[in-house]
Amino acid sequence: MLLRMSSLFLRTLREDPADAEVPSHRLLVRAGYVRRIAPGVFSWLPLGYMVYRNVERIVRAEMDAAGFQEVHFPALLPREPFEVTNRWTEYGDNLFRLQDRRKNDFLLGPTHEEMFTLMVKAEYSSYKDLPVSLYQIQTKYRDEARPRAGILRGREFVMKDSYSFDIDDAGLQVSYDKHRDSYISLFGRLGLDFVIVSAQSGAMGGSASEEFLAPCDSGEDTYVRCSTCDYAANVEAIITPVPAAIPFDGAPAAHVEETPNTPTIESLVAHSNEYQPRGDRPWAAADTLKNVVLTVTLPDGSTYPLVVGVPGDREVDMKRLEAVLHPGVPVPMEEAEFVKHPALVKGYIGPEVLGEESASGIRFVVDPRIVDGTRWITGANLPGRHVFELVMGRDFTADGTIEAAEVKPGDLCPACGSALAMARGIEIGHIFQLGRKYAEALDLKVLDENGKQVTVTMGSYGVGVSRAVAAIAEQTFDELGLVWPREVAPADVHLVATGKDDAVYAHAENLASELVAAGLRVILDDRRQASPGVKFKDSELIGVPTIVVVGKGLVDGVLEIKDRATGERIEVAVGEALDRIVSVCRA
RNA sequence: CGGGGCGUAGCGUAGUGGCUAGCGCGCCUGCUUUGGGAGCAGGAGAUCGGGAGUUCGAAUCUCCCCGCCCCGACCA
Repeated sequence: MLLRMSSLFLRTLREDPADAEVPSHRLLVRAGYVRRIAPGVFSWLPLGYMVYRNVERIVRAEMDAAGFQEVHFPALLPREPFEVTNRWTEYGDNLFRLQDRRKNDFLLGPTHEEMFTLMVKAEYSSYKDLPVSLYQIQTKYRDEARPRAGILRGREFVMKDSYSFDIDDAGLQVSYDKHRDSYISLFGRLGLDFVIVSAQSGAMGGSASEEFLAPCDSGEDTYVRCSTCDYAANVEAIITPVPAAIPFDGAPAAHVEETPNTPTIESLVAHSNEYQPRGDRPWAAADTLKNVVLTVTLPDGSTYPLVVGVPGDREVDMKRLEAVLHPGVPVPMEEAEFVKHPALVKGYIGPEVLGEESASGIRFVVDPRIVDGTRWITGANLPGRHVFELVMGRDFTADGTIEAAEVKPGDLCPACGSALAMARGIEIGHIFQLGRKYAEALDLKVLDENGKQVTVTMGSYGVGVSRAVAAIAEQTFDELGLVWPREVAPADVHLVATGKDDAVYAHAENLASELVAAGLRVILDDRRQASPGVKFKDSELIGVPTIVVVGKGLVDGVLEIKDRATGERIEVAVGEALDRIVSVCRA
């Protein structure tokens, strides 16, 4: 492959585009790889499309190597299958919907569980046909409320999605592990730094789910990683270690105190230290019990009230809460709803009136750290008063625990007890055991060895193909521009000819031909009018891993090989150049 | 959907009521130049996001609409 800069469809920008913030977006636009067409919708220009196709090729190769078979569905899908699984409604505004001329409903596929399930159902009916794993690489559409960060989160994007079909749980586990292994190999080959984190909330129980995250400041997902063991989890899936219960035989009795003007945890702590000091140490926010009142809406439209108790030094993390309550959707309880619960005294809600068995009848769940024997300052259910020394297990109980408190750096690892660190990452892959949800909804059954109908169990495995292009850019760029790993780069060698000497250009042409003959992909900067500075800047911005300069050194019989990533440059004799370049590119 | 910022040539921008809307990059022509985004000269390119209004006069003021970016909400 030989691309000549003199004719390549490319215009690089000297300045950053004003509407791009994250590095991948900024540089992919500046280097002429992509252009925005609409919010969250992009076109790929030649260089960008080469990188994109390289990523796609690697993804496909890894899937094929694992024995998964490629199929291809339309992006344009009829409504019916999504009606059966209720997703026509459940997907909400994020679904791109349209109608044909006869007013039949269609959608642009956001993901294809239904279609894969139906495809297998249409062809297979015996346990002997299983297991099987199918995949496709397809454009997906999601009408995101707010597309952002360029290619990283678009409304149109390319995803590789695989689905495994097994007769039983053991088979599903095997299929899951195979996908997991192939993803490890795949992301390694893409040159991505990645971590595998637990993605399923403990409270949800059930099936395994893990995300592949590319650590990066621009990432949207927050995860924790243990400082000593290999535990890692999405913040939504962290399991809080439960401390041991504390004996409360000798604990002082609870007592209600006047606490005027203490609307915030901070003011309550200050007031307590002034008027109700404890002997051993000052009160802290973590000694207070904050009870947050919510309304949860279920998919059928019904609602129920819920109170979540968390230590006062933590907020309720709505994302974690939603993950736990899914498909229920929690929102802070509105004033109008609040007044319907006379037992609740705003600002002074305490656990004694909470719980399904209590005066209010409102379900009350607490953070797992709130174990028997812990002592709290909390609302006394009277205006202007709090109760002190309220002991869990003695003075109050909860209906259960909930993983909803915000996670902080330094929280303890559930696996080994060390401190957790927090970081951000881009979700580049997600694998999980779907189970029988779609197989049941769409009635995918096969006959087992006893001639009995059994519902198939499925796994679902996604890779953001277009997103991976941006994720790689995010992890590898520097102040000069893009820096591609060789296998995804648009070329192996960016050969720059400088000066006005015809001999230089003739030599560069020759060398380019030889490199191509040796199997390398070459970009040749053969522009006669552009100054050396322009050519160097462009080569650095474009980010091909090896830059070769044929220029003023030629009269002395040397040319220059630069490593884009390290900036290291070496001069080599013309006679050795071909071999040296080839070996650098094959290293 | 809430908060904030912004819409002037392909890109980046100046211009807060007054002459023909200015500059840089990019683009075209000519000459010069060629190891770090060259120089000189000439040139093309703008319904100033759209509409309505105020005014002798609107890119500039008012109202409505549209769009974009960022934060949040949302996002198996």
